[in-house]
Amino acid sequence: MPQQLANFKAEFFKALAHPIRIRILDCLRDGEKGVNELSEALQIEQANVSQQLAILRVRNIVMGRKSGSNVYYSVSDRNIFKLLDVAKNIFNNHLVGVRDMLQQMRAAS
Amino acid sequence: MPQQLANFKAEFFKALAHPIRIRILDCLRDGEKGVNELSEALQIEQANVSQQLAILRVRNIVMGRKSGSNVYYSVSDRNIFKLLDVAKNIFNNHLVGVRDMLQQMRAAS
DNA sequence: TCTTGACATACTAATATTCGCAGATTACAG
DNA sequence: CTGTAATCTGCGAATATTAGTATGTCAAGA
Repeated sequence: MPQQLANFKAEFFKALAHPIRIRILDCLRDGEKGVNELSEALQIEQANVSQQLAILRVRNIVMGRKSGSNVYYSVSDRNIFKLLDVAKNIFNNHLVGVRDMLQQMRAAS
Repeated sequence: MPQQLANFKAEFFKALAHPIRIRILDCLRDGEKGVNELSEALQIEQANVSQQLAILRVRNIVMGRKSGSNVYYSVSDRNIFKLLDVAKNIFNNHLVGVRDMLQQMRAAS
């Protein structure tokens, strides 16, 4: 693989590499949502949601549809969900730091 | 989705969010390889390769098999490749900052 | 034991990310 | 036009990541 393609793949994954952005995408599985709606559903400051949306927007992972004073966001390719599902499978195969996960869950309780 | 799962998914994607790590994984598509082999194939300093491998190892994305003084690495779940392929599909759909990509390619030439 | 080759780790400067806050922008109602 | 609600952007301090240099470890052969 050309090095340049690897760079852009990495950029793409980097766009997904943040809890809030993952949660936003999951929130968009059942259709488009407005910024306030997301902000409230995720209990995250609106400015923060907006910023994370901007990052997803730059990578063309989500797209915004303007309607009046609201902007409704949706994922631009349903393959994104497929990607998240494959990732979930990998998780279910106990591949991603199960020990750490349990540790952190214990620590949080 | 629980917030905690989102955290771990994000950690997982973060592990993939680096050009060298992507290239390492691609290099491992056709079976296990030693560290020097990777270092030479990718033209990257051994210490750097080793460090990136360590990150992939912590996330259980790759695993090392020790044989004498050599360590042979391989991906621990072929779903990883599936994931990379889905990502490539998304690219082919022109979804990931095509403009930026062209810009950077122009800048590099 | 001494050496060499294969990896791993520690430390560090440069760089990038994160996220809250404040202010700017935009669209619609009145 | 003015007010207001929805959203976006710029700034900055705290934090994290990157990638080099140097060093450490470990296994096998002379």
